Amino acid sequence: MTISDVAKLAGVSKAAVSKVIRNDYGVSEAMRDRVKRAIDELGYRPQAAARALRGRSFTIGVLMQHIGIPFYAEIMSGLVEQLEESDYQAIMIQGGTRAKTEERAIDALMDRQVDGILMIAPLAGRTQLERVAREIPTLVLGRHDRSPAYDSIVDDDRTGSELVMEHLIALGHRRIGHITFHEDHGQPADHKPHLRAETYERVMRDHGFADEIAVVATSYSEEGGYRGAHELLSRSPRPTAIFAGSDESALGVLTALHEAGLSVPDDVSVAGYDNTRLAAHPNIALTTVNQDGAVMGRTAGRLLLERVEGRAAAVHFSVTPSLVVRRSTAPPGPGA
Amino acid sequence: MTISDVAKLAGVSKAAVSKVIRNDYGVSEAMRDRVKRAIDELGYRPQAAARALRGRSFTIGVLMQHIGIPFYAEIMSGLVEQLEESDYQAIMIQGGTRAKTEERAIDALMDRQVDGILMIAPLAGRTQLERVAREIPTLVLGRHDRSPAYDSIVDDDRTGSELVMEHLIALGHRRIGHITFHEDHGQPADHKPHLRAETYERVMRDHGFADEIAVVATSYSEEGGYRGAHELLSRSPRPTAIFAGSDESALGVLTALHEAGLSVPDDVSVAGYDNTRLAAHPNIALTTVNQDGAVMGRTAGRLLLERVEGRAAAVHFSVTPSLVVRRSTAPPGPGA
DNA sequence: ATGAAAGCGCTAACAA
DNA sequence: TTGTTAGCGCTTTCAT
Repeated sequence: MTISDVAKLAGVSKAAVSKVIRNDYGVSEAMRDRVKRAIDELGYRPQAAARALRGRSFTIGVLMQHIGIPFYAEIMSGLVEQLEESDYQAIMIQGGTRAKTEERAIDALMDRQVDGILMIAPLAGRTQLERVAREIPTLVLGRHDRSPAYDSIVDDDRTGSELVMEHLIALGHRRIGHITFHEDHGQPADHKPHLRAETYERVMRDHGFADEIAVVATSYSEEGGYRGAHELLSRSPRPTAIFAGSDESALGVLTALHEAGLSVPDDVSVAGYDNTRLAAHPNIALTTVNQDGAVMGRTAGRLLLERVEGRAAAVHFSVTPSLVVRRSTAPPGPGA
Repeated sequence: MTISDVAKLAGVSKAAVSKVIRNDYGVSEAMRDRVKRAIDELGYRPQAAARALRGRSFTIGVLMQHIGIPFYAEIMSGLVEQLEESDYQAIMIQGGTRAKTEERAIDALMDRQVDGILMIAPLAGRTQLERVAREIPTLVLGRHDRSPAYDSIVDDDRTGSELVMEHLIALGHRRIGHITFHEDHGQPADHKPHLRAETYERVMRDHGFADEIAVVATSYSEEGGYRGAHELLSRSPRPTAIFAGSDESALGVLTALHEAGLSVPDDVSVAGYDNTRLAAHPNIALTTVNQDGAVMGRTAGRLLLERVEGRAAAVHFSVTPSLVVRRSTAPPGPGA
């Protein structure tokens, strides 16, 4: 089943069929109709490989360390939604957690002649990324180091953290603790999620609460939040609110509070970051920051298609997060 | 950068280079060396599209409804591990939750000439799957309906459920409740996770506890477990153990027990199914059934490569699960 | 507006 | 063992 079969059935040339498929100009209405009918009748679908050999593969490659991360699923749903209206298809590939395996995955995408690459939080250094970007339209998501060679999308952690802090302060909190992570925790240096901790401190200072600043550096995992909360609660007086740097760690905070016999939000308010699925669960009801992965994914799709269409200048996009207030935050209780 | 460049640099023919790349026979040591040196010097990599046009694309396509499901990530890591030693690469594509979008995703894989397809819990009916399998080596994972047209891998829910039940009974439990899901909960009819409920009932009968059978049908979600537990606890006398059909629902059970002021495992033992990441968390420590997605993934890779190499007869694989005992199960307490 | 023909990068059949 | 050559299915000039 090839383009020749369609041409034969429609009684036209292969070139004509090709034009119809690609919505190229220079085909009469009658021609278009006949060809389309033939295509439908045969159930013909062009082979991507043959098309790729002459130009486009109509494929967008997405690189991620692993599937299984809920936030990535959101990004993908946005991307797929955006690409749905085009002729492009997204394929995903796992890069793993080592530079070596990631490189292999990137090569695999290039071998397959993808028309664009979306790299979600890649490990590769800027030089490497630029090498890829020279060959293929590239968009890097979640890295705060820009390059004129590729587009980028970042979440605006500064704004997100401000939203949390202003919310807590407006509720009347002053003694607000924060849980961040150690430098050497497997995150590339330029991921800079430290922006959250930085912003926490700045907002505290701006409001004249410099003396109340209490930061614990563990990790963004549930267990890190658990340990961090333990340390914060051991201080006297204990904080009336805890801003955990991620939802995962906020879950650990909730566990620690529960074990300590403290209730949320009456004794301590808790806020997270990321708006993961569990945060929305009625039994958790965590106030958090929504990064809107779907918007990021849609934007990524749009920017990549623009690149494929010829845009050369780099675009850097910052997605503004929003605050999702749930039951885990409230004014400080009388006991605090 | 093509095969011609390599041939020119090495001073040999394209065919010779091609043979070296494919480890074909009929090349002298000297020839192989010269060609390999040229390949390295140029950093040449063959284009998958061109290869696909003449035969193989060296690509295995994986279809899944969504990424973001931890169990799928495990399957993928097994698959990737298996394919690592071969020249094949796995690419993933999302089929979504509607038959329409899934079909489009399958078509996309076929358009891209993948050499094999792994379908994880597809929505498509058997007829459709067989249509695909006629064109491309196909393996269906997680569906209990077999076909001579494609290979399949299923988890052995019967054995897994028996492991849970025998464990609870060995601990001394008699009043064991079970939470399953409603038929019409979005699962294809032939997914048959009802095997878990069926096995629960059978084991209860086999041990002479037919009178104690207590099944609630809600859903396999956290919220379903929560509601299910509420209903089971309202019975008198209440069960001393609850076997939830999934870890997700077991989490809901834990919440319900906690709210009811009952402790786990002193008042009630709880067991789940799937061994998700949260089940392993020290704060949860849920006894559950490990399906070993990695083994499934590795097996899938092996079977697909066999098919690609020419095997025609269908193979059906059942992966035996294992019990993971954690702190959520213990002998019934004195109060029970 | 339509079609003929060249060629994308590779593999495979055949010759040498 | 090595090289020549004819395509794979499509797109893209370039004639007509």
